[in-house]
Amino acid sequence: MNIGAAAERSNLPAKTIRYYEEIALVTPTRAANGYRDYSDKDVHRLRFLQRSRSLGFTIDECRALLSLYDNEQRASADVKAVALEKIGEVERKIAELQAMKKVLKRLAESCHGDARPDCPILDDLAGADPLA
Amino acid sequence: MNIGAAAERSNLPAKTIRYYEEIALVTPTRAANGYRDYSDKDVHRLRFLQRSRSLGFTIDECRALLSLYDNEQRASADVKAVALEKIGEVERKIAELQAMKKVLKRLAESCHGDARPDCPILDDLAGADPLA
DNA sequence: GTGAACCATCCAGCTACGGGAAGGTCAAGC
DNA sequence: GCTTGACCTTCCCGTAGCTGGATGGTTCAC
Repeated sequence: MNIGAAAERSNLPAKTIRYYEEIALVTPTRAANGYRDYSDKDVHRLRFLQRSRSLGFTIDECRALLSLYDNEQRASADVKAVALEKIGEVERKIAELQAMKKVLKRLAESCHGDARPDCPILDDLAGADPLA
Repeated sequence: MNIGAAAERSNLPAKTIRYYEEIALVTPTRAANGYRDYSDKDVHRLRFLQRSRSLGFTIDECRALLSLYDNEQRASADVKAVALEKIGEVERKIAELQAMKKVLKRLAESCHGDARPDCPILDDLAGADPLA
């Protein structure tokens, strides 16, 4: 099948699929006219990538996961370790964002938000001493 | 003061400070020897940038905030609007990460994680139909 | 046969810097 | 006066993961 159909079935833009080929993640055959020809297996890999990426795995991690997927001798513990590591990363990122949100909310609440120029938000941004 | 001292006082790497000059955020004068010479006001702007960036504002948003900071006719409502919009973004990002985390946890918990190859995590990644 | 919809390659750009090379400057110590 | 080391300068490349656009070939329906 052509790239357009593969895009539709994997829910990935054609541009992205070509990029994945460039970095050797999915390598379809070529038809006589030069068009990429995707097998069902290729589409499977594309879906795998779409799903993994949407769960926050980097391209390199997706590569590792695909390699585990291809390896019938894999230990499920190896896959689980990758997932657990990612959970940790996601949790750290959430914590970081929550800290930011907390400060932003405090600042926003302290600002009367009218036509006057005085603003505690700007005061904070300008005045915070990073070494304090 | 030289860039090293400015870096220390703003808690920003010298590389970043040069970059900020390149994109016209902070433009120090030059000493006779060609070295950048930062005034206290420059350092103030650098700190402002450091703080804003750490709260999640993009460079363009920082530029807008600095412009409000410079404008004595500003309305604090404009600053507050920027902050509220950012809070919304941060909240959306947190929600997205929490959704990812939820799925990852479910997958990790479903995987026995031993030496055997069968793995519900890979099954999910491979089998999820993005159009379903 | 012709126009739209598809496909191809290649090049450039995005964010927000960081690394590293090649070389100029300055202050301390001998 | 000379060296040494810590600074400073510019310049160019690389990162992640694509996306947009230019230019041109292919296919299919009408």
